[in-house]
Amino acid sequence: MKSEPSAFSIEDLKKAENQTTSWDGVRNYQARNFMRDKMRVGDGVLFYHSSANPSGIAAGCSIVREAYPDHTAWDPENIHYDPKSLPEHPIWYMVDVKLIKTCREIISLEKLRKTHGLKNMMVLKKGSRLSVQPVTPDEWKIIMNLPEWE
DNA sequence: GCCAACGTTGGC
DNA sequence: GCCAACGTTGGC
Repeated sequence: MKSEPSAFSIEDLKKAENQTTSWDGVRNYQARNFMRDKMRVGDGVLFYHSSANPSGIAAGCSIVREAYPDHTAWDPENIHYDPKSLPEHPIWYMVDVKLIKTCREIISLEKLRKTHGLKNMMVLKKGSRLSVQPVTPDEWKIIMNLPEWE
């Protein structure tokens, strides 16, 4: 799951209550479908800093609540307001994510590109903009064995 | 349903 | 700030 650290960073997650946050603001159907159809309580999540210096994986998290309507879509004051989504017919969903472990050092995009076995990882593909992307069990295993974790 | 125009993402 | 690679919108 990608976030620009200027909007929400690993430091923000560390400070959050129960080190848990609702992943609101997703306004892309494919990303929504991943959250709604694939993410289950206990699933692992890689917290990725995008448009950062460097961009890369900042933490490992876990799903603690499955998809439920994203109420920020109903708030005209909210930057993610979407008048097409109504409380009686929600379009957008969010999940709750809890911090499990942090990286001593960001696992940078460059490092991911150099790591054997990750060649096909979606986030490494050109033009891969989706803010919620699947990670295969093999990719997960390789990443969890990198030395950057605490 | 097609597709041009437009908006967004995100690495660089 | 640039711009490639998308996704969305809306006229037809």
